[in-house]
Amino acid sequence: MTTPTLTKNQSLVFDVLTKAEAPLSAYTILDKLRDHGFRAPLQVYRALDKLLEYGVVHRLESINSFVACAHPDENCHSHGLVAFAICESCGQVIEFHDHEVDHRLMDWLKSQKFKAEKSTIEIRGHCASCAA
Amino acid sequence: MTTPTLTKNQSLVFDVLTKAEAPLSAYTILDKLRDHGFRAPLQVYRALDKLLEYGVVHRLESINSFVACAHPDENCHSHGLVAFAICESCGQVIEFHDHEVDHRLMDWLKSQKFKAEKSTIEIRGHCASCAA
DNA sequence: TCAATTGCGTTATGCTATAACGTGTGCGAT
DNA sequence: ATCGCACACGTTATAGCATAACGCAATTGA
Repeated sequence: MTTPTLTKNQSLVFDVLTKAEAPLSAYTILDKLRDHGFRAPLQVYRALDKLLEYGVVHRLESINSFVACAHPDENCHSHGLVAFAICESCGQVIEFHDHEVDHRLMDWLKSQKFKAEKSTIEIRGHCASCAA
Repeated sequence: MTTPTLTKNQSLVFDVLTKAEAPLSAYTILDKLRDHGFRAPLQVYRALDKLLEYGVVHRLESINSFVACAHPDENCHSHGLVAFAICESCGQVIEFHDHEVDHRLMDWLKSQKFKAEKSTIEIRGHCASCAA
């Protein structure tokens, strides 16, 4: 359950995301890595697929972007649901885990006999600094 | 706060969504409406924008698709958060409102001084019928 | 050694969404 | 009445996001 050693491309992509202050789109990542030899979107997407699989990166569906996990040490996949608050001004993301919400949603899904596999909880709005 | 009369294009798009058994992408809607004179994506997107604004249609961010609201009578915007369970086999969507989850998330956002504006809660997996 | 797996690079393509322009129509204010 | 405004609409073009399909190279393990 530990994260495998990252390949060169995976490391490059992960570094870019780690240093970024906000989520990045795949194409933005591509641009930032052109100097390192990246030429095509697929190089980014393939690295992202693995990083997502390892749980060290999250995909933000509502803004088609990617962000490094806030707790790289622990394995995010073991946390159950993850929620994100995304600031539409500065782009910053706050990651959040809550067992209450988790249980409540899971109970409901169970009552519907729905077998959950992936979840997306994203709140867009304005963070403390940006909410003028 | 009542829904205005729909224009021709808005009605056409809304009808297609209402009759569909699963969420549709904007381009799928476009194809279904070519016989009614639709020729360009914008005709669909513009209608969708309004329908979303009126709260009679939801956008599913995780699958880039749109679905008619499950409670066309009430105004969905007044329900607070909405959650969706999306079956990856048959495409069917179950819409869900829960005040518990709502409050819990809102409390957390408040504690972060985050001003929420739009929310997305989507669970992908397999529905009762499809979970073999 | 051979086969299977995995990562990689490249080209091409498809899907999703919006920009920018112009037209027509209804409607209230002067 | 007509002017101005707001709004829906139609069209063309383009931007932005994601994957298909091909082939090569390195690694591993039977």
